[in-house]
Amino acid sequence: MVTLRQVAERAGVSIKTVSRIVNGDPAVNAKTRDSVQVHLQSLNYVPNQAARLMRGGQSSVYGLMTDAVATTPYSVDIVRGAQAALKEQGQTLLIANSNGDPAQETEFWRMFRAQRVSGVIYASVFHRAHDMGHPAYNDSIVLANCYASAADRPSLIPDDEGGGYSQAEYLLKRGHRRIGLLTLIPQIDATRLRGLGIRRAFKDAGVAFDENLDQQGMVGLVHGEKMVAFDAAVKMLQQKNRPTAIICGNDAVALQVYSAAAHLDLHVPQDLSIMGFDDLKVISENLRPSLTTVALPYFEIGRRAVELMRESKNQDEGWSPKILVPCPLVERESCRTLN
Amino acid sequence: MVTLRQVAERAGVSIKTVSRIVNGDPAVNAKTRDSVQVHLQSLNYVPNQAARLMRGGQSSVYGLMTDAVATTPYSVDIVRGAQAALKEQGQTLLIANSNGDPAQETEFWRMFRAQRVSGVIYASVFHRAHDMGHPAYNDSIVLANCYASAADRPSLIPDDEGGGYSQAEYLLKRGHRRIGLLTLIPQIDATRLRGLGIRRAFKDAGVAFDENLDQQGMVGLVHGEKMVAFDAAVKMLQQKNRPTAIICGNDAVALQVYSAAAHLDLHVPQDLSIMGFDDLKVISENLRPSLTTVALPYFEIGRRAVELMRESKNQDEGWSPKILVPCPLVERESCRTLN
DNA sequence: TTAACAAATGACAACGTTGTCAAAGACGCG
DNA sequence: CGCGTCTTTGACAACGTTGTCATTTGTTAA
Repeated sequence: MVTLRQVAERAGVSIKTVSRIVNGDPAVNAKTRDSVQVHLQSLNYVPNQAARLMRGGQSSVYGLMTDAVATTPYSVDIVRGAQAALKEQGQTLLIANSNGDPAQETEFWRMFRAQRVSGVIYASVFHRAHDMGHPAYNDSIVLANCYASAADRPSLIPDDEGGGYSQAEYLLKRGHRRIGLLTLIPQIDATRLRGLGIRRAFKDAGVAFDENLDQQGMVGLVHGEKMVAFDAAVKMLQQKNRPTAIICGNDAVALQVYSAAAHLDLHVPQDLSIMGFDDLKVISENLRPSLTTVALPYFEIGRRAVELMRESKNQDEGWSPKILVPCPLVERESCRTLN
Repeated sequence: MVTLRQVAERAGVSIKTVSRIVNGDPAVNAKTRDSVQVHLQSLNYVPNQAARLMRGGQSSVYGLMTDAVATTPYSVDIVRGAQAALKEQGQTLLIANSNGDPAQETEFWRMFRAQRVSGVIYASVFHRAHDMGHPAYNDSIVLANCYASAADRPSLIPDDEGGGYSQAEYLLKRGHRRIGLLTLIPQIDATRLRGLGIRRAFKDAGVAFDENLDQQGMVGLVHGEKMVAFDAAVKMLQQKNRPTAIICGNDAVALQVYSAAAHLDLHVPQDLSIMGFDDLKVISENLRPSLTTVALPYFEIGRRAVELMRESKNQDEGWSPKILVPCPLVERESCRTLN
């Protein structure tokens, strides 16, 4: 590896002068600068970040810890968003995956500390409260897609209540009155909040919501979910007074509802309108008819998490907002307007 | 941050003794060790990796550069596999995303060098030749899901030819004779190799392959693909002598074939068997009937990439194998046996 | 011409760690 | 007791960088 010393020797100047040039210090003669630049190029000098960091600087590396996000198709966009924001300043992400194992997490907090990363984003696969205890890491931590139970960390979460409202509002405006729900498991916040939003939309529209049509598309406990949307949908659609539309807890649930419709020879959207959640493009864009759904703003959450992290470094303690990021409805072809 | 010096002062020993204890050097008295351990714990000492690295050691950080892998639902498993292999030794991944932009890549090679990462995995979203030129990085580089045109780097690629063979063989064994193909774009290796494998299976079974049934499920150029599988499938299934099974270029194509079948009131698998490729679980496991498909061994590729990287560090130059990783068939419910 | 000042450059220490080597103490043997 | 050997410990340098401060060189005003 080429060092400042080697460049300095070749150029016949002191180490410090080369250092100045590398760092764009204006206090250096133009002639000197040019002549040294040549050697920097020819030796292909790249500053040693480890040395810089040890000298006391800020690391250009940030951490991303997650229970599964980085490695799950669903929410990679958080990573993408964070990377996009970091790239502008030549910074990068060290990614760690705990799979939700607390022992692993402790390990990774140590690792982040050992690497002296400048800040950490803790991202969850799904929107929930997360108590991270007192991680062995004292720099800024931002929560993405989850929030601190103790409200002592800034966090970014999707506006699930608003998303639920959008789903129901969209269908109600198009004349649907009997609308079925196939929800995620009830233990998670997303389910509760969207349910609230949906009911608020019904209320605003002056339509009564039939609670019998509120069914689970998934069952089981957190991290041990089982998909049952197909069976639930078939059952719901075999009722004499079947719903004209079904709101799904996510796009995978919607996929099963498409399958259920096909099974019963019902056509989408003529016989049944389907609304998803997540906007997982590999599903929503490839289904035919393509899926109208509400997007989880993961990219935006990742991007803003980085901003928040940078800000909270300069901030005094005790200020930890919980920021709602809106979930835009993406209109495609799976919902029809009733006559 | 707690340093060796601080621990040493508290414990009343020299820095070096503490260093020895931290690194498990046996040449230290048991009593001393115990008394110092207490202070290490209470001060929560974590060694500064930057300092260690500067002292000349090996970095515990590896790099993963990709055109899009890390941030695309399709191949995150490469990341998961790599992380699993690294975790055992307390190592981690720095992840960079070039989006295929060469300028970005140059930038990232510099960054990896600046961070002194111990090795880099270059992963591609799809199986292809990749000419990386002469990156400004001299440590070991392993290619995942792509291979060096110049064959001067070790690489790991899926056995697409074998995967194609499995697809066709499975259906032929179950009595299918007219089998349609909806392929990926012809420009990529995967398409060509799987085509070869499929035809080899037909030949081995002594069945003639109808070339008219070889259609594209996607069109367009690399990085600008457009999905046309739905239309192609509808057309193919409206023929009087329609195929009894369709082999798809990936699971998203298969998803569109399900949609096409539903559109034509054909039932899967009674009226039509469908075979996917990739085993993208969010699709393959959630479809009803669930999708029989051939898995891309991305996790395994990621895992072995790390091993290969470690090995190639100790290896002499000029040794750069191209390793084929098998693609196992995952049997589910979408293919029936003909009477 | 000289003093005062600004610009350009360099010497040196420090960051936290570990390898090298030497010193100090403990122990056994003749 | 004196010697060699082994165990345990510590002093010191070095890794590559940058902040601090001093030195050298150049420039301006009196």
